[in-house]
Amino acid sequence: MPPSALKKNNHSVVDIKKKQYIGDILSEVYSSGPLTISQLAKTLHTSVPSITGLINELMSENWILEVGSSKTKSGRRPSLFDLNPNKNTTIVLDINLYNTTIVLINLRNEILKTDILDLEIGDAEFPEKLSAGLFNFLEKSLKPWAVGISVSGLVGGTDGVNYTYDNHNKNGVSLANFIQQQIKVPTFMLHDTKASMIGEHHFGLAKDKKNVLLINLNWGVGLGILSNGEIIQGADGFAGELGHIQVNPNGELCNCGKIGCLETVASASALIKKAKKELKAGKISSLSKMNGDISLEQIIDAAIKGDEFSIDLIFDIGRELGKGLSIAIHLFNPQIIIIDGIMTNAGDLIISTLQQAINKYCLKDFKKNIEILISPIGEKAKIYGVKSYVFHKMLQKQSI
Amino acid sequence: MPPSALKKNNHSVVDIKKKQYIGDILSEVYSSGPLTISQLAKTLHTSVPSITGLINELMSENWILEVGSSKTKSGRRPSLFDLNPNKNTTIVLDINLYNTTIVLINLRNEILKTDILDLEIGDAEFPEKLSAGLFNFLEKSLKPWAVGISVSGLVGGTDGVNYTYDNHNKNGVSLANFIQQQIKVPTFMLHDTKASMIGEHHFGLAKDKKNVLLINLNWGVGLGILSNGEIIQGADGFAGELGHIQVNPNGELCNCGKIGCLETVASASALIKKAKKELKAGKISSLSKMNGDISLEQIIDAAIKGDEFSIDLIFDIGRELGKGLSIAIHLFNPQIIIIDGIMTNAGDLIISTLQQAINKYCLKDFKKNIEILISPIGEKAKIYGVKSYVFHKMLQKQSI
DNA sequence: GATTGTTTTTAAAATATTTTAATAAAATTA
DNA sequence: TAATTTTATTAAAATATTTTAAAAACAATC
Repeated sequence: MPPSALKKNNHSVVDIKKKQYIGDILSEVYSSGPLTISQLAKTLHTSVPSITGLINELMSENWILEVGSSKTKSGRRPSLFDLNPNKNTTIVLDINLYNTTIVLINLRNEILKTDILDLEIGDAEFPEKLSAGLFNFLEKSLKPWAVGISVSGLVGGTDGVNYTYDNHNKNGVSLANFIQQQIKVPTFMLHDTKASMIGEHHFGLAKDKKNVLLINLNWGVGLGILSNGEIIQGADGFAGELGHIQVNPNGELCNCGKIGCLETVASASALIKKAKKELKAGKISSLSKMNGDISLEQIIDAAIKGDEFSIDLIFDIGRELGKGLSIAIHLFNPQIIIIDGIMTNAGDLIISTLQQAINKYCLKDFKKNIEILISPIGEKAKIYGVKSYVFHKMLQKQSI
Repeated sequence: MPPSALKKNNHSVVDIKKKQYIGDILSEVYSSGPLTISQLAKTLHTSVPSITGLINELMSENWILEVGSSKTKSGRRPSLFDLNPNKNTTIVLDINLYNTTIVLINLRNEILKTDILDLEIGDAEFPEKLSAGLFNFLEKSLKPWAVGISVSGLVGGTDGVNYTYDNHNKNGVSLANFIQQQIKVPTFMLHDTKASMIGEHHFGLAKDKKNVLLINLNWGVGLGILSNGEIIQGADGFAGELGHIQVNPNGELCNCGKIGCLETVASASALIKKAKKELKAGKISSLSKMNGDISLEQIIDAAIKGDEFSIDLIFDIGRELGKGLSIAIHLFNPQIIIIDGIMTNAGDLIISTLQQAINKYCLKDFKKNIEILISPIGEKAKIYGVKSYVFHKMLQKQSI
C-alpha cells in the first residue's frame, strides 16, 4: 500500500469506499472517544483486519494515537485508539451583537487560546476588521486546519451568506468566503443556535437523543432542532425561526418589520424594555432606586432575591415563550428541551413557568415524557458545535 | 452461489452488505422506475459486475424483470430492469371518519381491487369489524405480502398504537398488531397525512424535493413534513400536529379539550359550523333556501359560482390556516407547500388566500421562492405513501 | 454497406476483503 | 504457580469485488 493512500484523490470505487471508511472511523472516534478495533468493526459493519489496516494508515498519518488498553472481564485486553489532539487546530469565530470571540481549539476540544474582539455586528467594515483581528490573534507562525463561524440571523447554506446582516457580505462575497480568501484556510459558517444544538448533540444533554429542541433565550430567541438525529436546516438554511412567529396581532413593531413577533415579548431585550417602562410608570421594586439605569443581571439578581416585580417580569417572559414553545412541541414532538442563553441565569424561575405553559397549551400525549433542562455546558456548546460542524465538513472534502 | 442466497439469514459481514445492496437496488428501482445496470452501479457506488450478479439473483427470485432497452445517442443499448409488478401484493387500509377503504395494490402501484367498508372510526368493535371486512375482501385464496394501515390521530411508532382512538387498541394490542395476528401477514401503521407526504415525495409533487410541507385540509387539519429528504416523525411519531396549536385564546372548545385550536377555525368542520350559524342568523346567500341543511360540496360549489357569503367563509378558513401555516414555514423553511384534502375543491379561492396570509405573516426571505400547489394525485398519494412505507419496512426486515 | 466510434456486456485477471485458523496476552481457576 | 478460559491480534487461506481487457451491439459516418 502506497504511503500517501490517504491523500490520493482517485475516483475509483475502492477509493471512494476507503475514504468513506476513514471518514467514518475519524467521526466515530471523534464523538465516542477512545475505541477498540473490534468496536469500530462492529459499528461500521466491516471486518477486524480491514479496520486494523485503516487504523495503521491513520496512525502513520498522525491522525490516530494508541492510548492504552481497556479493561475487560477476562481475556486479552484490546488496544484503545483515539484522535491525536494535536494533529491540527481549528479556529472558531463566535460573532455576537457587540463582540466576537476567537477561539483556537484542538481535536480533543481543548481550548488553546482565546480572545475577544470589540466589534459591533452592524459595523460597516465588519469583514475587514474581523479579518484583521484574526490575523493579529494567529500571529504569523500558526496555520489552523479550518475556520468555523457562528452568527445569528438568517444564514444560508455553508457558504454562509447572511441575509440579516448584509454588511457582512462584501461585494457579493459572503463573510465565510471573505475570511477564506484572506487566511487561505477552508472556512464554514453556521447559525449560532444550530451550532449550540450540534454541540449539545455531540457533547451535551442531547447526546444519544434523536429528537430535541434547543431554545436560545438571549437578546433574541432562537430555536435549534434535532429531529431523527439530524439538524433541521430547511431549504435555505433558515429553519427554526421561532423568534419571528406572530404571537400578538396588536403587539409591538419588531425590528424585522413585522408586528408582535415572539421576540418582542419573550427575550432579554423585551424584559429590559418592559422593566424600564414599568419602573418609569411607578411600579415598586428593589430596582426602583437604580433610576431607570438597570441591567439584565440586576433584574435576574433581584428576582432570585425575591423581588416581586422582577419575578413577575420573568414569569411573563416564560409564559409567552412557553406558548411559542408549545407550538414547536406540537410540530416536532421532542423528548427533551434544552434551554440556553443569558436568561438561563434565572434558573428555575424560568423553567417552572415554561413547564406550566407547556402543561396548559400542549396535548397530554406530547408533554408526557418531556424534560426541560438548562444546559450545564452553556456557551461552550456553541464552540463545540461549530468545531464539530467544521470537522465533519472537512471530512466530507475529497482529500484529508 | 447457492440459489437461496437471498433468503439466507446469516449475520456475516458479506451477508449484511449483500442484503443492504439488494434492498438498495429494489428501493432504487421502485422509486426511479426502469433502470440500467450502470445507472445502478453509479448511484450505489459499486461496480457493474457486482450489480449484474445481484440483478441476476433478483431475476431468478422473480423480483426483477428485464423490460427492454433504453435509447442512447450511440453505442450498444443498455437493458432496462424493473420490478416485477406481480411478485406480490399489498393491502392498504385507509381508515376515515365514516368508512374504511380497502385497496389491493401490486408492486407497480396498480390498484387490483378496492372496496369500501361502512365502519365508523369510533365503533367499539372497530378491530373485529375491520378484520372481518378484510377477510371478506380477500376471499380465501389470496395471501398478500404485507398490510399497511393509514389513520388519523396520534399514531405512535410502527406498531401503531393509536392514542386518539383508544377503541382501536384491543386489550393493549394495537390495531396493527391485531390485524397482523388475524391474517398472519406483517402489518404496519402510519399517520394518514404522513402517508400522503411519503406518496407525494415518491410519486407526486415532492419528487426530487427535500423540504416540503403538506397540508391536509379535511374535517381536521394535518401537516406532513419532509425535511432534508426525510419524513419528520418526532420522538413518539406525533410530529406535525398543526391542528391543535392555539390560535385564539378566546376561541371555541376543541374536541381535544383545549381552547381555540387551529382546527376550530380552519377545517371543513369549522366551515360548515360557521355557515349554518350565520345562515341561521339571517345572512343572505344562494344557500339560504337550503333551510340549514347544507353540505361542504354545496358551499364550495356556491363559492365557485360567485356566492359572496360562501366565498367569504372560504376566505376566512384560508386566512386562519395561512396564519398557522406561516408559523410552520418559519420553523421548517420549505421550498414547496402541497395542499390536499376535500377543501382543495375550492381551488384558487383557497390557494390565493393562503398566499396572501403568507405574504403578510412570513419574513421576506422565507417566502421568496415558496410555491403553493394543489396535489393533482390527491387521495391516491395516501395509498401510494402507505404502500411505499410498507415496502421499505419490509425491505428492512431480515429476510425477503 | 462497410468502417469507425461509442457504449454495454461478458470474461479474465488483479486486487481487496473476509473468513478461518493460529498465536499472543491477560484473567480465572485448579 | 500452572492449566484453562477468554479475548485480541496476526497470519494464511478462502472468497468476493473491482479492475482491466475483450467481445458484442448499436449508431453515425464515409
